[in-house]
Amino acid sequence: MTEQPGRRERKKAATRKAIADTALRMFLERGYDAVGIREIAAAADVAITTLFAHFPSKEALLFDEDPQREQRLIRAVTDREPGRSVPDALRRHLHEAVRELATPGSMAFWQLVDSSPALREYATTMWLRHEAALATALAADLGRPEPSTLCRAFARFVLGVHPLAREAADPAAAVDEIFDLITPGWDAAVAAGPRAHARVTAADAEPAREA
Amino acid sequence: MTEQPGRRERKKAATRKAIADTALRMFLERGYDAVGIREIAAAADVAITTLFAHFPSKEALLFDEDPQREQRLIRAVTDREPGRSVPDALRRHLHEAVRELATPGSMAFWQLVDSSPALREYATTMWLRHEAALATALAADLGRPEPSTLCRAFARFVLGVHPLAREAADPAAAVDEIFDLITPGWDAAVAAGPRAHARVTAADAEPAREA
DNA sequence: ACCTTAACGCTAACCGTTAGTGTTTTGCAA
DNA sequence: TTGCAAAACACTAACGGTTAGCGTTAAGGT
Repeated sequence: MTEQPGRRERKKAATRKAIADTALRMFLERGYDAVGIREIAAAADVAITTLFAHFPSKEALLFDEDPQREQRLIRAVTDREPGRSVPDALRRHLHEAVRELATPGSMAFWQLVDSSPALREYATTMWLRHEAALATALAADLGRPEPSTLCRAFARFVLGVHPLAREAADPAAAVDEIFDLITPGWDAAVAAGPRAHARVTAADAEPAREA
Repeated sequence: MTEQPGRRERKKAATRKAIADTALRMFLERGYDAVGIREIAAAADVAITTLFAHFPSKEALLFDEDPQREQRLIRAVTDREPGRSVPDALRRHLHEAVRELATPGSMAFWQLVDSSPALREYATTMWLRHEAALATALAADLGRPEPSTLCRAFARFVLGVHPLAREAADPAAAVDEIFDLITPGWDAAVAAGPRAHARVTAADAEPAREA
């Protein structure tokens, strides 16, 4: 019970870690685009196919910790302390995530990411993979079996907070700023209940509404 | 003055159009992934290098009309009729854009896009290229020289509306739903003025705020 | 009629990625 | 212990998108 993964899995994990560490070191030394897959495989002393058996793509060599990220994100919603609203729980979660950006290792990492436009875009899009999961959690919290457009949109916007905050001068303030942007609309929609937004809908039928 | 671009540019445009048309036809006939660049070049009777001289990537063969898209987007903000708010102007613009989805040619096109996950992601990310331009326009509308985090976030969210609405059962209703989500926060932030959001900022310092 | 420029083409290669195929190692059970 | 199935690993070869290098042709301006 005290975690005995067996020699096989230990070796597998060791190989995986060796590949990831080698790749990260080479990327930091020479830049992401300047290091090829073949070089990494050679430096880690594995075959290219082995490398791709552990990591589905070159980018995955850098962005590795995904599996638990989604879990923590969803739990930020489901396991929030009673009395706290969903947006506030997510705001807290994002504050924690953004706080890690100040870590020295993290700073070198993100500096590397920012050095390549392709990596930057990957880092931005990466988060959207959890959209479906977060949207489902949001819908479940509202007692609906399937995520509505509202849930999907809110989920996508929340997942866009981290990349946006990272580019800001003051990431923590940016998190608050963005949550202040999307929270009122969410609260209003939730308070109005499902399909109650139709009243406000006729915006494109009549000319101007407000200044 | 009646547009005489010269034979050279006419030929260039013809070549470009021939490539794009050939590519679209082949994609529609056989699917995006089943058609290779070399085949397209051969069918259009040009060299591969010529193809890449006109289009920077394979995806660009499909998503071609970008240059004027950004212009129309920005003008939706700058040239809006007086008395209309920025979110409402953008809401209108998105309604127009989404209305085109019902066009028969458009439906075949988007069905093709949805057939390949890589294309779907490209179509989603594509819009974000206009984020900087839209954010700058938003900032200018507020009388600020540089886009704040608020403008950047709002721009990114607006650019996410189209892909989100496209996936919804009722795209027009989805546009309204999403704009109802982000509009209240924007109005509040604009009403409060720059850097006035700090009052609401201490969310992660104290335990719970509201239900 | 020249001369510059740009479009176009060819070859050859690079890079990420995958299929196919085989070999070794490990875990498990008879 | 032996035997067996699965999984990790490796090797070769290739595919598809993309680019560099270098040459050729046609167009525009003077």
